[in-house]
Parts: sequence; C-alpha cells; structure tokens
Amino acid sequence: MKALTTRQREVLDFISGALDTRNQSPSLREIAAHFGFRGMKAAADHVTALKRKGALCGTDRQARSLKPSDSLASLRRRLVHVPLFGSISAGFAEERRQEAEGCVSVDVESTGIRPTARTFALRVRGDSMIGRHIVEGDVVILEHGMTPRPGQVVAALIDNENTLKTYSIHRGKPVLKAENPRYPDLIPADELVIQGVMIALIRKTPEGRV
Amino acid sequence: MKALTTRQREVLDFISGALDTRNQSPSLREIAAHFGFRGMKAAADHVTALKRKGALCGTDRQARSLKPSDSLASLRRRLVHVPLFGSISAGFAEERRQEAEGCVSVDVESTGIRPTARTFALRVRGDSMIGRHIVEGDVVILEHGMTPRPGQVVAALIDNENTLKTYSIHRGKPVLKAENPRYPDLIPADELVIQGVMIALIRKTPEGRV
DNA sequence: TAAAAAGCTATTCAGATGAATAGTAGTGTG
DNA sequence: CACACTACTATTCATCTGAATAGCTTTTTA
Repeated sequence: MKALTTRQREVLDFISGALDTRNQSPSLREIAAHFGFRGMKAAADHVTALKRKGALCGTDRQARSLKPSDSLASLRRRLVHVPLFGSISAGFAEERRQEAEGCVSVDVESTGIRPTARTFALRVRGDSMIGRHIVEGDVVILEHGMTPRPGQVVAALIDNENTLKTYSIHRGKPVLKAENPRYPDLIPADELVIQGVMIALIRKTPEGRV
Repeated sequence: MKALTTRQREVLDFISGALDTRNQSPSLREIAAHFGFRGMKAAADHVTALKRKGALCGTDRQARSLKPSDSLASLRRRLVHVPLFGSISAGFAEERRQEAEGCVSVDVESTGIRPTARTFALRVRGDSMIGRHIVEGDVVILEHGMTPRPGQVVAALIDNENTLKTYSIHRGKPVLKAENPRYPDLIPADELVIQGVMIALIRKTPEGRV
C-alpha cells in the first residue's frame, strides 16, 4: 500500500470512524460537509486517491459502500454476538434475549464457535472449577443442546442455579464432577438439566483487579 | 416487540445477514431482487411493517441505513478489533498489523478495554502462568505502553521471545515473577522490554480438546 | 361473515448519491 | 523549466434509492 498524505489519512480515519460508530459508510457529500468542502468533488478525489492507493474499497456507483481495505479488517473474521446471562433460571425460553444482561462478541475461528441461536454466555460465580483454571468473574460461552463428551465442561441446573461441572463417566454412568476438592463430587448427570457445553472462555481484567 | 410473520422474519434475516457478511444494509430493490418481487413496493412494505413492529430501524430517506433494532444488537457494545500475534519479535513497529496472524474482537465493557491502537493480543505458549490460571493456548489481550502495577500480568521480551510474567516489587525493585515453581523467578524488570500489560483473556475450547 | 392485515404488482416522483467535466492554486521532482 | 501530483471550487448528469399512490388476492382476526 502506497503512503498516504496527511489529508488522505484524515479522510480515511473519518470513514473508518463513521463505520465504527454508525456502522455505515458516509456519502461523499457527508465527507465534504465534515471537512467543510464547498463542493463534493474534493471528497470524491480523496476517495479515488485512497482507492488507487489500496487503502479503501467499495462498489462503484453504490451508495455508502466505502470500507477500508485495512489489513486488520481483512483479518477480521465473522463475528458472533452471544447473549450473556447472569444465570438462567428455567429451560430455554424463546425470548431469552430479553433477560440477557449483556452481549459478548467473539470472532469465529476454526475452533468451532458456530453462530448458532443456541449459543449463550454465562458469568462464572464461585471457584468450583478452579481445577480447570476457570475463576470467578470469567465469562464462559456455551452451546445448548450439544451432547457432552467426557471431560468437557458443562453448565447444569442444580437447585435452580447454574453450576459448572466437568462431565465424565463413572462406572458406566454419566456424572458431573466439580473441579475443586471443597465441592461435592459425582452428581448423577441424567437427573439434571444440562444447559450447555462450554466452547470458550473470556476473562476480563478490571482496571484495579490484581 | 410484536410477533413477526414468517415472511417478515425472512426479510429481517436477509437484512441482518447482509449486514453481517457485507457490513452494509441492502437497498429496497436489493431486497426485492433477493425475494424475486417484481416491484419494490413489496420490500418497502415489509420494511415498514418491521419498523412498525419495532424489529427494524433506520434513518428516513437515507440509503442503506436499515439495521435491526434487535435487543441483542442494542445490548451489543462498541467492539474493539485487536491484532493477534503468535509472538512479537522486535519493538513496536508501525506496520505490526502486517505480521498479525489473526484478529480478536471483544466488546468494550466498563472493565477498561479501550480501543487504543496499542492494544494487541498474544497466544500463550507454555504453562509459566499456570498459577494465575492462564494455560497454553489462551489468548491474552494486552495494552502496550501502560505502566504496570504490582500484581498485574505483563508480557516481556526475554531472549527474543515473549513471556508472560507477574510484575511485582521485591526489595523496592521491580521484578518479574513466573507463576510456576518450575520456572526461574525474579528477573529484574528494568533491564527488559515490557511489551504490554494484560487486560483480558480469551480461551477457546477446540472441538476435541478436553 | 365482515373487517383487517399480509403480501404482493405496477408505476411515478423527489431527493440522494456517485461520477464526470472544467478549472485554479500550490508543491514538489527530474 | 515542464510535468506530475495534491487539494480544492463550481456545476452538471445519470442513476440509485426511499417513499408514495392505486389496486389486487389471500390469509388472519374479530
């Protein structure tokens, strides 16, 4: 990519910014207005220059189709937006989105996070999974309706509360195991509702947290 | 939000899909073309109905401004796209984006992930930070140029390789501590290049991983 | 069963938009 | 110096686009 001039950089930043905040490309006239151009040819010229230098791409003659051909953007994978719950009380309701307390966005990778409607996230409470290096405050992403395999971490509804356990087989029977010696082990799995199987984890270190 | 008909759901899905894949709202004519409508009023009617039912929003008379007012979307926070490295060899180059092996996207939360240009991600190798529950394969998100505080996890360049350590103060001097008894401790921090301070962590459980 | 809503065809219109033409001033560069 | 490039003003044009009007059939609801 050829070097950009200061002005071209400014125009590119404005377009990227609009795309980030409004999720929509500005029109040539909006670019002109933002920079105080009296005509819009100036904006058009900058866009042409940016396209020529490979910094910008867009469909010809199509409104608001500009987007930076930024290498970071091209590396960007398809995103999944997953509803985040503090806890899930009942079974899977239709309108579970309503109860979500937030939203976690992860990019899909080969690892297997598929953008299913049954994917959700849960905030971890307690330290029952410390043996699997899952600590309080972590956000786990789970897939509902997946059949767990032994060794996988699952979220189960125990006493009307979500708990993370390791799914395993003991004496030929499926059981749920806590990964902390202080917690009771081996709960028969078939009597419980398994909410989901863990497919990913996100930990955010708050500013003051140590 | 009122219930949608099957057809309205289809139209909404098409718009969301276009937004996800092309990052751009379709025009009414594109919607019509996709569903094989002979006129474009049909598409306009569906859009009007979806807006009325609160499923869709957009600026009046503005091209390609449709976007689902989906509750999941409204919960969605501003995203940061962070370049992911396998390792960082030298100091911070300008064109570090070029070397990035991927891209991690996280949504900004109050925790402090600010969309700085100095934010980057690193894939964890080895188990030197097992004591902090950071395991092999995890992706840590770091901020370059931040002054670390004791107890925070930092990435340092040791022997031309990135290593995660805990930053702490020993006898009044800053030192780097490995969180695994099998690794050497207490490396004087001021002789090293600190690449960044950890602000978040992402763990993805591959399909077969246990 | 009657009314309302959904789901379309066909056409028209104003305004938004990208692109083009013509021209000016300044800045480098070989 | 001539030439290319940047960075604009000013204006015009074809097309894209959203919105509107008139009408039609089918499905849903009261």
